Amino acid sequence: MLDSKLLRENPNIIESMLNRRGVNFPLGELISLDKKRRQLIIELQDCKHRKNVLAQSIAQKKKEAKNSDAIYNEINEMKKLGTKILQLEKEQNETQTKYQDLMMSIPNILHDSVPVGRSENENVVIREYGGRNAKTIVAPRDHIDIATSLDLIDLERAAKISGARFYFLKNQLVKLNQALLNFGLDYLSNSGYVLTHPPYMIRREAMEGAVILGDFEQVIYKIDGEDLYLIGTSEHAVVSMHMDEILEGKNLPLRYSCVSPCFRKEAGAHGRDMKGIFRVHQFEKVEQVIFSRPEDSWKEHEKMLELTEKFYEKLGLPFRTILLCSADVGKVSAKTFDIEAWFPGQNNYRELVSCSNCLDYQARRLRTRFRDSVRDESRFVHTLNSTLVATERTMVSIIENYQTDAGSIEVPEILQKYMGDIKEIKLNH
RNA sequence: GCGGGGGUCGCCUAGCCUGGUAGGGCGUGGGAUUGCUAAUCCCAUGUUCGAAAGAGCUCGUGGGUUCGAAUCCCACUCCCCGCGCCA
Repeated sequence: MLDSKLLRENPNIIESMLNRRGVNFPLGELISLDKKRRQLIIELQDCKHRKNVLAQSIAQKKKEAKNSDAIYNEINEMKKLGTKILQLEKEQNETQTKYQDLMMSIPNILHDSVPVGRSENENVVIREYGGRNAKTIVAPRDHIDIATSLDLIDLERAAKISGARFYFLKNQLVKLNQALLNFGLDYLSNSGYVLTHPPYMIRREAMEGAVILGDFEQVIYKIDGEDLYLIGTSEHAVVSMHMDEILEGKNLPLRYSCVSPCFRKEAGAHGRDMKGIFRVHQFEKVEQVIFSRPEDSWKEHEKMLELTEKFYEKLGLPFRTILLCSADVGKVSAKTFDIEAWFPGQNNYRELVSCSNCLDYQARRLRTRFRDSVRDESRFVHTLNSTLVATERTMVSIIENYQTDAGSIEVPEILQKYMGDIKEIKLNH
């Protein structure tokens, strides 16, 4: 959610953001709703003020046991006022609800450095890393082919019991998955992050803080009959962890690593990446969430990106870092970098990591503030999040980049100690 | 699931029985005093509307009773303790 001051004082900033993102939004309607809302508030306040004056006067007269005529008149006026207030409140509530719904759905402001573009094709590559240089593999096979022939996945039986976009991992792939998670957690823990393992289900109120309402139907699973939603990423749980809190300024930044399964409906991706374990309803991920002071968030953003890039260098995967253009940046984010690995089986770069600075957008929805002892006031924190490693997708990349002519998969060196020093995954291993 | 206890301003707590402006402590900021520190004292310390003066709202949430609700009634919710069930 944006600061309502921006709406009143600088609507042009919002308008230019909407233009850059190419988003249709009834900004004019929102502005007039805001005006109406404030007028009603003033009118209501006047009534309530009168009510308070009367209540006090009645209390005083009762105490002094004065004659009942004057009290009777005042009580009468109170009764009438009550009706009027009820009416005004009803009108005010309606206006407020409409206003709130619109406010909650305005996308975040974009950072100046975000390039303007109309589609993901206009994202900008800012760095490349060669890794194993797997582009040189002759006639690469895709991960489904390789993993199936090595008895590492079972997609048919998963489809039988759960449907499309589910999978069984088998044998060494189960271990590779754990190895990536363990390596990821060690990596962040050694970088000063606090380890967390969040709830997999959270209430609507918390989810609304992290996610735009429109995304609920597209991506989020709901538990039937309960006010609980399956997290689409541990970011949802961890970023809302400090909902309704005022943090100590001296404790910032708070850097959390989080590990959890992620559940996604993928309702908007019909037909895309249907095969294998590249795009699935359930996957594991180590995530990073940072709460920072506003003035530090851009520095933290760069730092987090750098840390994450180094992780993929250690894995030896070929990747490129891209800066998302205005059309591709998610609504809650002000600036997003993606890290895309090279997938020989798809002959393409595909997203592994999304690294975003959300400024105070989520914090405002979640009412997460910090006490600034310098300015003696509470201000909203900035929240940032980034994938460290989404294991299923990363395994696809490892399988395809580390495939050998003999049909086996080499284990990236850094992961070997997490897999009992196995150097290669072969059939029946 | 059953029984009991609880949710009050950043934190802790009083008030609830007996309805009439939510009080105190801690922390934080500012000031006073003092060789320094400490201690002491004073003021401030949520949020909304307002240019300001000022006013409104805020006692877990939502209803109800009442001229008036932190306080009485109902429902819901979350936390704690015990019992039951359970990996």
